[in-house]
Amino acid sequence: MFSKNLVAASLQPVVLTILSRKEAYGYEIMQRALDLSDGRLKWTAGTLYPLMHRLEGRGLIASVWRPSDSGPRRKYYRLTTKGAAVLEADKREWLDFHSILMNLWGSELSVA
Amino acid sequence: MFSKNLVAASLQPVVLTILSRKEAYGYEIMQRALDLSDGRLKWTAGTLYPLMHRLEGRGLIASVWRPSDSGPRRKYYRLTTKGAAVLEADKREWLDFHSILMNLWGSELSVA
DNA sequence: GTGAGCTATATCGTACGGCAATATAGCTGC
DNA sequence: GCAGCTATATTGCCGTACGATATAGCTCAC
Repeated sequence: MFSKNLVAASLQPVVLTILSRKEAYGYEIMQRALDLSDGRLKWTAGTLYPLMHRLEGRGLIASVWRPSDSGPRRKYYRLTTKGAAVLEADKREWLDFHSILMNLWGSELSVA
Repeated sequence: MFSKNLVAASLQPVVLTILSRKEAYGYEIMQRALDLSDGRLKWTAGTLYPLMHRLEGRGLIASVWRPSDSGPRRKYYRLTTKGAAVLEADKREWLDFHSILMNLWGSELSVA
């Protein structure tokens, strides 16, 4: 599992990226993250749902309720135009930061 | 400037990396981070000093007071054996996480 | 000699966010 | 009926970045 801080830094970009592919509901997003990361991005409901509410409050995503034919109803989220722009900014920020770290660690990277 | 979450995720590895080169005092570490990042890692005293205390409390760094011939005395920090091990783990964690993100973003990376 | 400005460390208060725990509810299979 | 999965929501605790504030030594200008 990843450290709390790293999780915090990556939650928003990962969720926005998943939604940039196609709309999805909360529980589905958790499973997708789990799949896409070989089981290492294991979020809980107490992490995900408040995050979705914050993202919606900031206008980065929008939601609609839809019934399910095999269980409780689902709240589907889609990426807004603003959300897509923020995702691009997040990517750039991550890559910028990563290049600083790579520059710092340089050839010392003995990590196999 | 980088987001609060990204700063939180990177503070410990960056400080430990700086100290892995040679011992340094708090104020110096702030300046080194600023230099090493082309001015983008701009930490404040309210961020750095509590962090140094936490790292020392966890046994990752150790400190000694030394007088300065040109100003107030300085508290010099050095990396402990435990700190060096944690730094290696942090690096691995960062690289692991980065590879997940790169896999997620794949060829979509239009970020110039 | 005093006051501005840099060096150097420390702490308090606020705001935010991850996450465990808890609650609710629909569906399936035993 | 009850265990277990699906699906969403909220509360409470803890950790932490960071602005604000305090303290103090040094240097240089006036």
